[in-house]
Amino acid sequence: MQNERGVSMKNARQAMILNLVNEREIRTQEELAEILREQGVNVTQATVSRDIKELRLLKILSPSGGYRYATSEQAEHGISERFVRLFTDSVLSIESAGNIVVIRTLSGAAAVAGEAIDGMRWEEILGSISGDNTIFVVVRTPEEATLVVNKFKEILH
Amino acid sequence: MQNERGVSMKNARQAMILNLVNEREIRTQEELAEILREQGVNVTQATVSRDIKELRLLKILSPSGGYRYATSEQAEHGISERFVRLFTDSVLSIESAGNIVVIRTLSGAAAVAGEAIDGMRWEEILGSISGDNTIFVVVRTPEEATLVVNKFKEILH
DNA sequence: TAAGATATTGAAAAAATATACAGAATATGC
DNA sequence: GCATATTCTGTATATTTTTTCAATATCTTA
Repeated sequence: MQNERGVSMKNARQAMILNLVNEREIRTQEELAEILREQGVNVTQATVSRDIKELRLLKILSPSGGYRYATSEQAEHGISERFVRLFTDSVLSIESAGNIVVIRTLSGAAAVAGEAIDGMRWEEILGSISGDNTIFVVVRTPEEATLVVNKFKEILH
Repeated sequence: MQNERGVSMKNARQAMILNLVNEREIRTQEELAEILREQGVNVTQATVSRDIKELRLLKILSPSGGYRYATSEQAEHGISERFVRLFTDSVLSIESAGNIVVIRTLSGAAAVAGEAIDGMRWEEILGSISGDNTIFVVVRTPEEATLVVNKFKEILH
């Protein structure tokens, strides 16, 4: 099925979907399908599911607490936020001693925060170990330790 | 429910989940719940759903074509890949003339590629318009146009 | 153009995920 | 400690998403 200019329905529809996801808060595939139908694109939820897969759209947690669809670019914005939230929520202090950065967290929160640190894959960080409320982050030199402390503190503002 | 060290079940479990999602290809919440149960953490899919929400894990398309869960850090890796794939798949040529970059694509692919370009939010780019198989990208100066052409070409290798 | 191959789609079903509710566990204030 | 408030969780269910299957539609190539 094509229109007179040789633009396939599928491509046009997927472009519309990208637009919609950018402009509005799309919560479900059915909602998206309905909007498309309102705009004259007759489509079912099943097709929308396939489009979302092809476009690699993501279902992310919106600030309002519910799920919504987003492009990976939109999601990227939120990525750093996760760290910030995690850190501001759980980290109590950050200091360095020698080539070790010591991070103290709320009881029980170290493991999750440590995972997040590992996930960041900062070049300076050789590795980290998390206990219950303490994380040791090993870097190469005391200078790097100071640097990393500052980087962490910047995240916390 | 707490263990003797005051580490809540929830935190420990969520740390395990982050680990698992990093280490293995977790395709469904039920699969994740089963692995946790194997490891002695008695948990249902419902709780895993809540954990995934709190941890802001994402369900992404894995290279193998199926869905899997991932941390946003893992997903980030894939983000640039989306552009590369999109571009290499659809872009035929990139040239500049004056302060306009002209990108030619396969028929019907311009709209989606144009969306992606808009999504990148490069500083140099004032705006873009997509037709069926052509995208005009407007930048400030001819010099910037050359620069942007090169940036695009780098993406394509 | 016609035959065969490929791609796209909807309907229905299956699978997966999110949540309402109620009870249990934990924390808090006295 | 006791009473109350809050958090956490499982069960059951509602909702949402994915996929199977069959029917078109589109593309390719002779």
